[in-house]
Amino acid sequence: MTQEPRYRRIAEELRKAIIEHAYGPGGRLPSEGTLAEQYAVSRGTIRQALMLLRHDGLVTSRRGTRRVVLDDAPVQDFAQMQSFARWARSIGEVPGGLVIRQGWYPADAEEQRSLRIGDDARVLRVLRLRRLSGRPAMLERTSYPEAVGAIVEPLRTDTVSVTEFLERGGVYVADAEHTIDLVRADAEDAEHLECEVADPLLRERRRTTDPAGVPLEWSEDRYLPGSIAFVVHNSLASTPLTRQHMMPGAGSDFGSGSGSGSGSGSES
Amino acid sequence: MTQEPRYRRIAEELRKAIIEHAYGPGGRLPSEGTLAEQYAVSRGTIRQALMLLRHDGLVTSRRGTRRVVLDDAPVQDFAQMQSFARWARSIGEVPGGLVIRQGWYPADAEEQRSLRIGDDARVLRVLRLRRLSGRPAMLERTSYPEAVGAIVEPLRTDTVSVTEFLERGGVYVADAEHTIDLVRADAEDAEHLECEVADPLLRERRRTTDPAGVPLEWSEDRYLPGSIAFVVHNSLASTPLTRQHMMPGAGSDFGSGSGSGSGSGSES
DNA sequence: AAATCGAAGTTGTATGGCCAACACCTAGTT
DNA sequence: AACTAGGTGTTGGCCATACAACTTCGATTT
Repeated sequence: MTQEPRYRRIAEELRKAIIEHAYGPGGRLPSEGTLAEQYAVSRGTIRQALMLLRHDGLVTSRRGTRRVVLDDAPVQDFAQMQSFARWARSIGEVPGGLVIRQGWYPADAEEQRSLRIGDDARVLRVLRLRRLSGRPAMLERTSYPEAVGAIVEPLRTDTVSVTEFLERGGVYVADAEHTIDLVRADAEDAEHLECEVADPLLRERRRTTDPAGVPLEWSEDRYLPGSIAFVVHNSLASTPLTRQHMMPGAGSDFGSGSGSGSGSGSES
Repeated sequence: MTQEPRYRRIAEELRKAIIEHAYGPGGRLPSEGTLAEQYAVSRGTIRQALMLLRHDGLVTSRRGTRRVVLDDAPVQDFAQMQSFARWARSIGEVPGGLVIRQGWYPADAEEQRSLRIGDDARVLRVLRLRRLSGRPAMLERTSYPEAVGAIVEPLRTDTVSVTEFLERGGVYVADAEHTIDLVRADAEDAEHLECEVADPLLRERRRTTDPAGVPLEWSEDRYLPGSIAFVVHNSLASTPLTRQHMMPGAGSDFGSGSGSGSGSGSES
């Protein structure tokens, strides 16, 4: 049983209190000293907890005055961004997942780079359709390196949450990098998402790594627009969001129509 | 002259060293103790500096082993995400900005909510076309509350960087929340971005606030696809990225074609 | 009435210390 | 050769303290 550290448990208690409007919105949190007494910990531990809330944009933090609760507080944790199934459940929808195609292939150039593996390595490519309460929502093309693929491969094709299974298998995700842009549906997208070829889709390319920085997963997800948006909070305290400039044609399938890119599952 | 705290200056030095590949990629940083000696500060100060780099995804951080430098290190700071002009210059493009229309209007419902102002308040709406080295790249519809608008209003219509001007005026941005999704170009978008009506565009809605949590700016930016992407890093240490579910029609202009939404500048 | 000053309260920066948890390597054992 | 145990190095968690920088508000002065 791994014990959660104190500052994280305190942060969760405070987060819950904020969400239940115990202080605000616009209200002020108790001072660090007061909270330290209440929880019987040192001020440093309280500060660690409050730092978490600050990074998520739940409270302000400035010298001289007590912290102010912000409204529109995003109410998700790392796990919910990591797992489609968990996210779906948190918004009251029923997540569905179905593997359309799956198999081992030699890693292509992009997979070698993204997963940081050699040119003789092979990857498990999985094409999955994700549903929200029955309706197609997202098509997911994921590549796993050898070690992770071995865990994922035997899963039933209708396994809803791969992430939760991997956790039980001892695979822990520590970091993720997401690149969000826009592409047009290729024939495969159109077929499974039940839209027209060349319809615009919201694309999220994602690489997740373990605590040591070793890549665990490389995925390209294509969302039907109109029902999903991505929300990012950044601040002086941490700047996780950046713009990226792309040379025309490089890395983007936009405008090419047929989708030459990066995909898994194009093979028979 | 406000002095930057020590841990920030150390973080910048380390960041620069990492970017110049002094350690890696894949290399290991010196231990906290070693760095503390080198910089003649305590271990706690070094830890604060390293925390910044960790949040930005430049290094790993796990118990028992020294920090590992990650590749694909994003190389931007808060200011560059905040300012189109600064970002453009950082990628070697020449930023252009032109105010197409500007004026004071009574705040509509969305502006009142986003800027947290009363229903009798007025806002300065600015419609701006942003260019990258001459080519249209983004159309920006921004609303400023009274106090900020008064500073922005007298600016020349071809002022390239509003953000940099606001800083000199004593307006400091501390937090920003971005919502990214997909919309179709309306007539106005098409005219200025030189695309067709109903062409898909990448939309970023953004609200920025000052250190006290007071909204400074509410903006809806529409990017021509194909040349830009948004990159987000999140981790167990901080989770700034979340998915958002939208009820069909609510908040999204997608599919409606004409663009009923939220915009400034629809008036003559 | 308005401006100035100062005290109290609060968060930010920095120091120093202690132990636990974990990774990594080595020497010894099996 | 493979496994085991232990020692060393390193980061995570937590504590206690001190002062600096800043906000806020009330009292005093102008």
